[in-house]
Amino acid sequence: MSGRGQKHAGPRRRATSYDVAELAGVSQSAVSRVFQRGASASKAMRARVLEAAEQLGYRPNAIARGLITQRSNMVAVVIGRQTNLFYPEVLVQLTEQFSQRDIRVLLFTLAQERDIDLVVEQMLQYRVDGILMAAMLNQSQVEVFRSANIPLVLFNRAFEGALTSSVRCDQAEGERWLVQSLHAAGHRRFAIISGPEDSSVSAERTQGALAQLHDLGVDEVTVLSGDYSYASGKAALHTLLQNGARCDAVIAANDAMAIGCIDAARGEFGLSVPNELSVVGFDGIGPARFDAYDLTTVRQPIGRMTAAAAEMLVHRIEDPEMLPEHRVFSGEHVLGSSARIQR
Amino acid sequence: MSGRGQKHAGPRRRATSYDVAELAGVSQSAVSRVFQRGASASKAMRARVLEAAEQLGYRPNAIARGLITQRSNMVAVVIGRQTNLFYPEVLVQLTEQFSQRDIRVLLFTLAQERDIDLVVEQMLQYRVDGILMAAMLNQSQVEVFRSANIPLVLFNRAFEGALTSSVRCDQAEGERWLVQSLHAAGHRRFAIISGPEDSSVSAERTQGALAQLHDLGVDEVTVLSGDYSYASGKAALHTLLQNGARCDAVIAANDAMAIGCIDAARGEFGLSVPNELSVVGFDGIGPARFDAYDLTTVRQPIGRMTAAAAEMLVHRIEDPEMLPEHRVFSGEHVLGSSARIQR
DNA sequence: TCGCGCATTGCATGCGAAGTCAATATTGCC
DNA sequence: GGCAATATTGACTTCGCATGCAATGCGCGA
Repeated sequence: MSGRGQKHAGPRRRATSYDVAELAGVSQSAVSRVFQRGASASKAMRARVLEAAEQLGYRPNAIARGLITQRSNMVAVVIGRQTNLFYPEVLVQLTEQFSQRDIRVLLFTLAQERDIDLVVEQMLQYRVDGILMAAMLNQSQVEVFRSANIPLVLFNRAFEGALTSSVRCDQAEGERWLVQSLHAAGHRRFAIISGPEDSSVSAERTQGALAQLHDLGVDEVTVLSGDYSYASGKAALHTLLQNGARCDAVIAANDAMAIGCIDAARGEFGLSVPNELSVVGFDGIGPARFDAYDLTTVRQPIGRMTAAAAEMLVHRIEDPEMLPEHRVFSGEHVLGSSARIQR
Repeated sequence: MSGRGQKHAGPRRRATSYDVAELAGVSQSAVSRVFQRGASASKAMRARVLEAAEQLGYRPNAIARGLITQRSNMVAVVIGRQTNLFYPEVLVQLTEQFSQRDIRVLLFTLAQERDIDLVVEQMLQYRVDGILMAAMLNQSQVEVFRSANIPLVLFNRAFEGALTSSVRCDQAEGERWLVQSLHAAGHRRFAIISGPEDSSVSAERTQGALAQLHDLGVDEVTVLSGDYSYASGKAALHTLLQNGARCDAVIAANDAMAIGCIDAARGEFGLSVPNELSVVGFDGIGPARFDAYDLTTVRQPIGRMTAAAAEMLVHRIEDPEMLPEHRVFSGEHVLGSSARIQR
């Protein structure tokens, strides 16, 4: 008969602090205090309230709490849609980091680059306490957060203005090491396979590699571009060698493309890696360690990076006065057998 | 002087609907209505309000809205910490699915199996509108959600009671196809490498393979267990062949382990895959298509699965009366060259 | 021109918890 | 035992928005 039919048992309405207060014969304030950290409540009271709460299946309403405290205890984590096995792992680790600090993660992914404005809007509407951004952001968007006083930490991208905090891996340093090692081992004819045009990480890596090559006196370098995917790595190598270019070392902007290069070199051109061609990548993703590739690469220390990012964001949430800070981590040098480099 | 020092410019307090109302010379209700879907407001009013809102940088407070409407417009997505490249992709796609439906995702990961209770507590406190669970759940936890009237959709795990909706890939069917194909191609000595004990997916796959083998008259099968990781696949094959067991087909519970098997077979034992040993996996992850492996596997149709999951959850949120529903998808049969199977 | 119906708009209230302040209970101390 | 100091407790307000209801304005037919 009831209009709002209720098939299963169970209360229609969730218990509130008033319900608990009534059952326990105390005031709502008392219930509230029992469910807070530093509030004062006698043992007797606490016991009565907890029992009543248990009986009613009461849980504090985090939404209501957020309204009054002006703290949602949620942070937004934004990741771009990368054809990259790297970010998923970052995401999981970040979530664990925040979870340990009793903070919830509101996840946003960007299917399209232009979705960023919609996402910004949502983050503002949900009053997240802070934002961890692992995607492109432009100056005006940064400004929106600044004027809304929402702490922002950038992951693997720095901003000229240095107005915001960031955590990143030193892409250039890693590339310099790779180039230096290859050069020392006698490689002279280099090719670089960059990532997507709009990837700042790819730009830093490519720049780093070119700079080091230049320092070593190598200025004739073929640069091809891919999109971070395995397939694009294969395609790039195909293009490279098809043109009859001579090349003894390929520097891919990430591991996935490096792996694609190796497969193309072996499969399409019958080249022996690393004897006839050395291939290096960047990131240190799982498949880089597969025996078939055993990639020489630079592993981003994501454990430390995610921990640092979470810590910085939490600090800035707790102390809005804190000045922006930049933390740069060196990548771990992984010497695999995909490149002819003496140890 | 001010205690709450404010280094940067910008209003301390975010603009509220009252602020906008005042500036626009209308009532707060009017502002509220302008920012809703089906509310009535004249063009003139709408224009004035929107202009005032723009000027103040006003955004509706989703927290406050959630409090009054009893709808947070957030769903929880829970994933277990799998040594598995499969879930991250699922996560990203689910997020996009919900995002398209104007629903936010609150992400929870389980570092430890026992964290589930903490996570359940958080989901309840945040009043999520629904839950998408891609992790283990026991009967009592399901009961908590049911009694709180929170729609729940299980991802790749079904529940005996069938009290809740689920979306899954037909693991057994996929395994049956793999086994059938291998058998038809002449394989007779099978080994199975299962996943973690507590993985229901692994159990279904292993059961499915064993059942089909039994139907084909093959009852002597070696079963080893791994943990879904590449390393454990290698280790399992090592154990298998070290014991001098003869085997011509390995069925791994997922792709990562299958890849490990291939590397171990080739690297440690100098076997040719597939000529001397066939290896098959399950999932259809990216690396399965790397040329070095070209895995024969069953690809879970995650695009369709995530779309179905999001759709089902949204339906159940909008119509709590809806009965639980189960959607089972067949995996896509991927015939690679890691197994000696005629097309 | 009058009156009715519909589209707008404002007023007042409520969502659920936290925190202020004052009242009360408890404790310690001489 | 008496009093000040401290610890508990409750009444009431507040957070920002949505919504029921009443009031207003409008257009149009008779």
